[in-house]
Amino acid sequence: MKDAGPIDHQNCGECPIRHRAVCARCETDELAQLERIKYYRSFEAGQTVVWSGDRMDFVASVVSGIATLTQTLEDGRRQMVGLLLPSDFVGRPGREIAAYDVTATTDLVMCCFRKKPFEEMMLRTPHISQRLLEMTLDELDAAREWMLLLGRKTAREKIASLLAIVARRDATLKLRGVAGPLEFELPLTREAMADYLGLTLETVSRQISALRRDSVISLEGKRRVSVPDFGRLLEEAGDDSDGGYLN
Amino acid sequence: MKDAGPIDHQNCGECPIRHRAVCARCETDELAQLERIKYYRSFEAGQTVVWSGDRMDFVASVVSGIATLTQTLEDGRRQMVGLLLPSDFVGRPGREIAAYDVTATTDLVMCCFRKKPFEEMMLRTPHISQRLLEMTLDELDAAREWMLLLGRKTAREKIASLLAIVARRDATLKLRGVAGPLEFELPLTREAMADYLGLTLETVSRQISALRRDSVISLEGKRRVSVPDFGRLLEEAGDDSDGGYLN
DNA sequence: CGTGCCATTGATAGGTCTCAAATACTGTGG
DNA sequence: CCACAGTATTTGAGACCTATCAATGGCACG
Repeated sequence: MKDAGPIDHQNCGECPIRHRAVCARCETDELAQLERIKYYRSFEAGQTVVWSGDRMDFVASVVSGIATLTQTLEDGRRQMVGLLLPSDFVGRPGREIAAYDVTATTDLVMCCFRKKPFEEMMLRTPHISQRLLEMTLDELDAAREWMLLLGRKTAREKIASLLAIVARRDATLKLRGVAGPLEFELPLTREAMADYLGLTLETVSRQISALRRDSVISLEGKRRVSVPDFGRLLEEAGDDSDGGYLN
Repeated sequence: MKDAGPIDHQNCGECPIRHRAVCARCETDELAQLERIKYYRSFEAGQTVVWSGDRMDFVASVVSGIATLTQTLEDGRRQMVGLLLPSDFVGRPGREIAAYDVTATTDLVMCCFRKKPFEEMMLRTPHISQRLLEMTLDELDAAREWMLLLGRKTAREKIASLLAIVARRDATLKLRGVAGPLEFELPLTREAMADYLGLTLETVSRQISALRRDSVISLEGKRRVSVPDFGRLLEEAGDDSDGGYLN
């Protein structure tokens, strides 16, 4: 397990997350300032980015790959509390110590900003704090949606909800509607799904098998899922019929 | 159930939440601007402030009392996703439609700002967006703490956690440490506790009885709780020994 | 062709929910 | 001040869902 280390400097103008990340609203001169305090780091799937309780002297954007935030109880019970996709922000300005474990679940590239300069820049660059506020409010909404799932949904509904979210995001990326059959890759292991959903991995496995038996989904290999009828999946998820248009 | 209606105009300088609310960092002239777009509303315990899906043309600070944010599944299952105490902020700048039900669980006074002018003021008043960002990040941390509770804690641990949080907040308000015996009022019904914790009210009742049997707490009436040994309560909550110093 | 990780499946135990009834409390009107 | 109605809370019995413990299967990689 080695840190893949810093990679070559890259121009913000060509950055794939340029229009969605914390820098989305920045002007050219503001980007130039950011470029002076940024550096890239890469991680391999499975590596830990930071441990909860460790000092963290940067904040960062996910450029590519998937990372997770998890919390752990003394006896080892774990709960994922955030799923970080490209353009999502990691770290809290004003906080020295990481509050969560951050782990790369796939190969991961992050655009890191040295914290001190970033904080100073925030004070004089409303474009950054405005965008960060917007992103944080979105995350809060997502967290609250997740609280409903954790507190009130059955195991079957939890699985269906997770599949619906991944399917929807995948359809968005591919610029296709959610009508008609969908097919996508599940970027999480059964264990990670369990940590996300507040279940055991055995229950996750059983419910996926059940959804397959009932023809709500079908699998090719362990990770590739296809959904013949997205409306059916949403019903199984137990949400309102609109299925969370707020995201 | 009547809306107690607007109350007399009040000076921001004398406001009890002046130093903790969204206006905390505002200068005198900024307060003057806020005063022009604010109005007070009072609600009686049990009243609904807004329904999820309704148009919401204001944002607000809780001045006194307690309100809750809840989400509901089609079949009626409910999950509380936020507990709003004095100084907490309600509503999302940039959003027209309320995403959650907001309910007064005690008599409640809110300081409301007309949304449009508030949004415009945010654009030219960094003190407001900075403070709002900070508050939103705090809420996100609290939501994630709650996700751990909902996903991984037992019923007994959930109850103990809730009691610990209320006890800690009460001790803070009274400017006393958490050493020695604590006594406080529970501002929630069993049903509201159940909605908060992702349990049924019967399970809440049983676990409170169990904690009493085991001398972790004692009750006077239904709502007044005393905790002889706070450390013991924290152990029951299953948290790290520090018990969430981050809040 | 092992080795190790990930996933599936089975049997059983245990925790929480559901349904039901009794009890305590609050506020109201006589 | 008391009786009553309505709400909140407690307690019980049983069912159901998910966790736990255990074994097996499948796939990638050396």
